[in-house]
Amino acid sequence: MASSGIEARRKAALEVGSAAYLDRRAELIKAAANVFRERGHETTLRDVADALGTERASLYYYIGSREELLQAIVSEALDRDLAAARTIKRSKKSTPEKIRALISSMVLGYAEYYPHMNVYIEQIGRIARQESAWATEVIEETRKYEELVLGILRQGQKEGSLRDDLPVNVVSMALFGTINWMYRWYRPSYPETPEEIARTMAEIFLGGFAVKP
Amino acid sequence: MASSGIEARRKAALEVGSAAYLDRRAELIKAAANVFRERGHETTLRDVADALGTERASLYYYIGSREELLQAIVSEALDRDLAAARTIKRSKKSTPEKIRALISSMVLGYAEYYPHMNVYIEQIGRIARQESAWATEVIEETRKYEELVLGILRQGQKEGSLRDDLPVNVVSMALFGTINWMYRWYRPSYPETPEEIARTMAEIFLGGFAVKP
DNA sequence: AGATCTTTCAACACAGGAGTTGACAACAAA
DNA sequence: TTTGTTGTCAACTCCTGTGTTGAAAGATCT
Repeated sequence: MASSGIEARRKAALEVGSAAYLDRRAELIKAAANVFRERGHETTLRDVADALGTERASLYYYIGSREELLQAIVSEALDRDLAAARTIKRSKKSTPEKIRALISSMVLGYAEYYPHMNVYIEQIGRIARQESAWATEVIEETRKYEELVLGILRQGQKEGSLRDDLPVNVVSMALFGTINWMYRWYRPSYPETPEEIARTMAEIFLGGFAVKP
Repeated sequence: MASSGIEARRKAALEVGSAAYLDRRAELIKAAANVFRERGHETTLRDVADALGTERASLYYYIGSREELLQAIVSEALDRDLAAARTIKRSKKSTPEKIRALISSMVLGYAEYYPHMNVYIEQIGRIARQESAWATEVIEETRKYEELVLGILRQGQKEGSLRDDLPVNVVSMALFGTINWMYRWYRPSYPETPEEIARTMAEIFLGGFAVKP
């Protein structure tokens, strides 16, 4: 076999899937997530290589393209998020409790999956403009997620545990905004713990910030 | 004078400031704002020129660089936003009423300054990574804005009109998130009016979404 | 009409980033 | 020791986007 043809060699290595190879690959993705989080979409593969202390060309032994790298990061974040939400939907809690659990799950997931989640939120707008099969699927999944939350809110209105004098589509956007905006300010070093952040958001969303008369 | 040296000629035209020139320049910025809103940071000057039905090189008669164009868009949005907030702070309303007014002002400003605001929010993260004098100032202004809101919230806690069992820094981020997230979903064609959106957000933030016992 | 200013544009130079090639060192296996 | 495999890298090619040049049409004034 030729010594080069890096693409073929990458695919072969991925096929075989030795632990060492996969570990290194995962390490690369994680490092890349951090760099992307820091530098945003202007990040170059040179930045990523530098962060890993390696050469730009070496990256191609593990990933096919810059875009593929971004996809790996985003997919990890999305999968995790969706799985958590589905579990909650199926649970037997009351609607307000479901919302509380949902907020908790999203905020904690955010903190745990910190750089990935950040990149996901920051990239999703750009992804929506693409038309690759992958992009279409990510958008579809995101839409499903929103639909799921909307379903919970409607259910609450129907059964009378949530106010029905407010348009549910706007309310759901307000909820997503509260949480997703974290990508702008949350850092692992933030003074409040993720638990405290989740509690605060749930309290406001469900009970409001004004003192009750 | 040489027929070229477009930079000098641009500066001269800007200096003289004929209405026709400034109008055309403003038109360019507005069109650019729309394109940037649509295509995000990947927008090329070619896209902008196409939207205007002109040639890429012609743009340089009105703006010095792509970055300068972006700055013009962002500055317009920021100036307007800050002015509105200051007026409210000085007003004589009660704290909860101030918050209601603030939310209203932000949401309505958002709708009115639609593409500019969108670009501002989308670019601010990138701007924060730059170190030009201009970038530093924008970040500083943004910080002041946040400080202003924080001040209102603290005042409310002190006087007892707002709950003081929640960390005010997280609360303020939740509030900003609710509103700023609009850049992801608000379009002029959105079914609910800006007034209705503002009312909904204020109701939730102040009173909560759960039905009172 | 002739001179002059305003606005546009085709063509170019330049820079930087993505992805590829072909080899090479290190280590393992035979 | 020879052979093969794994991971790395210097040196390309190719492409795309920015900003500049020099000139040429249109508009305006005299």
